[in-house]
Amino acid sequence: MSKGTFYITTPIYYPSSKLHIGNAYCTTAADTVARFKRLSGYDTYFLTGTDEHGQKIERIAKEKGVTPKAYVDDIVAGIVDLWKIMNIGYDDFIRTTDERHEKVVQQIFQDLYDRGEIYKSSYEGWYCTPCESFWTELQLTNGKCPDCGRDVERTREESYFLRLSKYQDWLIQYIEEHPDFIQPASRANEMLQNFLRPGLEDLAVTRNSFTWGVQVPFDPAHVVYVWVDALSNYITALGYGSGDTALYEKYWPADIHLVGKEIVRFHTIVWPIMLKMLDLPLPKQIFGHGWLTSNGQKISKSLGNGVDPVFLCGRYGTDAIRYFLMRETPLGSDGNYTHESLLQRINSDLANDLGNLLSRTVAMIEKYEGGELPECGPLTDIDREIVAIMTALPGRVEELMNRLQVSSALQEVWKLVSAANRYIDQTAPWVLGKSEDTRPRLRTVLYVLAEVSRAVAVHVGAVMPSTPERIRAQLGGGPELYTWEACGRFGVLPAGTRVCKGEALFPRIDIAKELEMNKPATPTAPVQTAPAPKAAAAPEKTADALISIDEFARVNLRVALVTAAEPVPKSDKLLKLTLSLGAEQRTVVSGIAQHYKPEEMVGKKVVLVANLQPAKLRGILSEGMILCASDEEGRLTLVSPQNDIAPGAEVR
RNA sequence: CGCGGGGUAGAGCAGUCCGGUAGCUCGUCGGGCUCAUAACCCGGAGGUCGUGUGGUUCAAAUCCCACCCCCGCAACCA
Repeated sequence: MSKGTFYITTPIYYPSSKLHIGNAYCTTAADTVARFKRLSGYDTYFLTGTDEHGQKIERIAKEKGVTPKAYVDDIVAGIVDLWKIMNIGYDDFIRTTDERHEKVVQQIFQDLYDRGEIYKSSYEGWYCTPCESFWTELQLTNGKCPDCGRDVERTREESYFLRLSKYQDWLIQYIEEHPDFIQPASRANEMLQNFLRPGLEDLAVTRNSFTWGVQVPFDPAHVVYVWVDALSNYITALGYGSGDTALYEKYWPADIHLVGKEIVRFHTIVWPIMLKMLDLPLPKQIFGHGWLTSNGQKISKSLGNGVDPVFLCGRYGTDAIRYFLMRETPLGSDGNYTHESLLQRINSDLANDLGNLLSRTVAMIEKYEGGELPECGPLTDIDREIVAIMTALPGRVEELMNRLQVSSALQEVWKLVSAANRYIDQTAPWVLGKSEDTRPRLRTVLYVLAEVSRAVAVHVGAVMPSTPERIRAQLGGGPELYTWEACGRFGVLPAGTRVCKGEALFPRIDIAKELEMNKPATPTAPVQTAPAPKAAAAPEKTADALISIDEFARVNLRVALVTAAEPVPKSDKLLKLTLSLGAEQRTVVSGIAQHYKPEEMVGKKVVLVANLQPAKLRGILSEGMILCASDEEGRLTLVSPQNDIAPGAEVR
């Protein structure tokens, strides 16, 4: 007897490199909600996948000398493995390179074109021939290509456009009339203020500067813009536009698209308008979750501060990691990840409160009742109090979970855990066990504790999928006693049930030791995508692996004299430095403007990474990097030679 | 005046919409207990709620005004 259907999605991830804990966070949240809905009686469908097209993938694959498909196949295999490790129970995994997807994207595109919602036009702009890139006036820096700094040519590029502007007023009204459509509500304001009210521009939805994408059916020189391609996954995965639309009929519109706050914009503007154009129903809710940050910075691939979820799950257990992710921060806001807070959380909530509760409950039933669950006698006030908390719990938790307040829901469950620990103290079973007169009372207390433990087991299952089963292994009773329906009822476990003390559910961690041990080995996810010598580029990071002397030798470090320094216009972090290496001159852009004034830089000798791949920063080509040390507060200090030495000298 | 988020106990946060005893977790200090994973339970200390001894009010963390500071994004980590 199903309460109805429930369809939830994660974003589809861009497989440009390995995923990190931030991606795992989002997927874990979606999985938790999906598991909860399934548990509480909904016919649930949970979709995740990968977004595999685009210029960036094409380029990386080319650099590696493999086809784009071969490249993404490899990464995707890793993602699928990660989800297995994290116990993500998705119903389908869609890849935008699946034939089922590509075919339907073409249909959708054709359909939009036939309806007159896509039109061909061109826009004028600037083309950089070496980069094969097209730039708008605004994107140019000092009139040059922002990528390489070279001259650009005025050109017209033809493209197909989606008539977003036509639906702007409709969308504003829709959002205003449906306050739940965008959650948290502050995100709705953001969209209205930043994008909708100022006015939407039609969106260029094709590209012809690269080929790794879905071909436009009626104009093969173009590929479909990656967002139009990606967003469609939510319906193509259900078989929309295919021979079999059963899933689509059943589950669309989605109940929740769970997305990171950085892509709320595409999901709340482009996607609804696309659907409106196609006369399809809109998803009921877009929920923009916050980011997991590490020392205040977003955890991301490019920062190299990613924390490897595979390592964490292996070391502390998948359920513990999932618990931390869901408990530490409300879904809508940013959460700070530190190794210490993770261990703290595991110890206090899982080991001390929950694990220990089960341990003492089971131990006492073994000690006083020979491991057989006793009969429950008449309840006293104190019993009724805790039983009342237990029976009220499912309702409270369901209400919070329906609003995606996973963290609050867990807090609610932990109120019962705490109440149980307090209950043990107040009833003092070890005293009751001393005299025959108080034996019946002891039995009732033990029975109440077993029932409470059973209820807790069921309630943590959505967040920690393997924990209910582990509790049941100790507490006893058949799985049918651990259902959602049974967990709010008292008196379900039959007297005589065998309990069996086992391993500690969540062993306590020696935090000081653990932090010490993992200091040098903290697995900042090994990012092997960047060709640049990363290890030397990040002196503030403790090396995660030893490198050979040969690898070090690849980094060419030189002493350089700062001959000129000026602030970069319209920038508050960057200085443009002119360096002398003796014979050679270099321009380097450095993000030190908040720590050094231009005039104090001139005449300083610094250490330059001389063979770093050049890159442009605010339009200026930076040919290397100077070394700085930074402390925890982010204060920088230049690394300089102690004694006078000629510019150009090699550093080793 | 570009947009947004934030400033509440040593740390991390809730409370602000709808004014009425300032709360939670961790830490810390003291006590209790011995069923339990040195876990559990009780109590204490610790806060001018960013500033203006600004406005409204019997009453302001909460509403209004002005200002200061921090963090994101835009457009800046090489």
